[in-house]
Amino acid sequence: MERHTRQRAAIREAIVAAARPLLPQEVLQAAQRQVPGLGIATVYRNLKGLVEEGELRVVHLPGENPRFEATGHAHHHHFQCRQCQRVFDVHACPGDLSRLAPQGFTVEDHDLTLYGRCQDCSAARGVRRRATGEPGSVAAPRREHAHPNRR
Amino acid sequence: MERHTRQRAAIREAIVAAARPLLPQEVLQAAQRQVPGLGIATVYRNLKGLVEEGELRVVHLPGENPRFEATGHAHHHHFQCRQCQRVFDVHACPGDLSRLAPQGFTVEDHDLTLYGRCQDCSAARGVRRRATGEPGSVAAPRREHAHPNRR
DNA sequence: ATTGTAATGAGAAAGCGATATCATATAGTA
DNA sequence: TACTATATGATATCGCTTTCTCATTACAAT
Repeated sequence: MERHTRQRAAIREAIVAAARPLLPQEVLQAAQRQVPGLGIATVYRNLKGLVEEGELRVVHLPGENPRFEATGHAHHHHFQCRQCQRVFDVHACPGDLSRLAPQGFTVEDHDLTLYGRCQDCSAARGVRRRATGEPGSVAAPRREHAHPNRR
Repeated sequence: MERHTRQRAAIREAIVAAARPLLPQEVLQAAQRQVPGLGIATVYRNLKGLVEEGELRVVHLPGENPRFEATGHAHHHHFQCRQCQRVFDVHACPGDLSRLAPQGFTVEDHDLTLYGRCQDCSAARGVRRRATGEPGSVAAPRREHAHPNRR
């Protein structure tokens, strides 16, 4: 990871522009608007590199594959829309939760995920996909079967 | 799932006795204390069946494979020990979190995971495994590589 | 413009959890 | 106790995400 390539720039910019955590597939589709021939292997390679360099961070949500978001944002949480499956940032936090843990347990951190309808899906009735070319408009494939990756 | 078998009973009882969400592998090891020859396929078959019958519920934690816990407990959250990787119940909840979501978003539910040291690991220094035969004493294998399923 | 080399793209392969297969064992009933 | 269908156990296989392989491309320094 030493050279500046169009692919690498497109991948980084796609995530920064989205301002929300993206799946590798979402990154691919978004970055392909800049570099049509972009391959999935390159996406994975660069995601890995950008995480190691500290530019990106991995976001794990329950039952979901890893997503990637730009670093530099303060402590925050996430919201997943149950209709379009997209994940959004929640720039708020319930605060200190150490009191919730049982006696003798030491709380160091916490993850919070909210579920419901995003703004777009609250407005529209039924299944809907945004007509814009916005990267986030692609709904993540839903895991119908118990199959992993589930993981 | 119509017959009562030793295997099925051992699987169900292992989870009920643990009183915390178990991975299929943890279920296998715990239930094998009752039925030594128990196979992993039988564990998966019965976990699936018990979930469908409503006896068990699937618990997803960020970046983790599905765990299984007995139903019948009220709304609660989970604590994962960063040392032994075990997951415990947290019978508390920060309450209504809908105010945290952005404008226009509808919050229907939430997941909260606390991270830190469990009671056992807070007391002991360094990596430690409990000497008892208690099923939970087996630390879940940590995902060293970025490989999937993960889950 | 030339050149050395890191990065890319396409497809194969890995890794791993979960499921399918099938011969055997056994619960439940007659 | 005998019978029959369901459940089990061992193992092969699947499904999916991620990584590897390698010929080709294209940065970037000269």
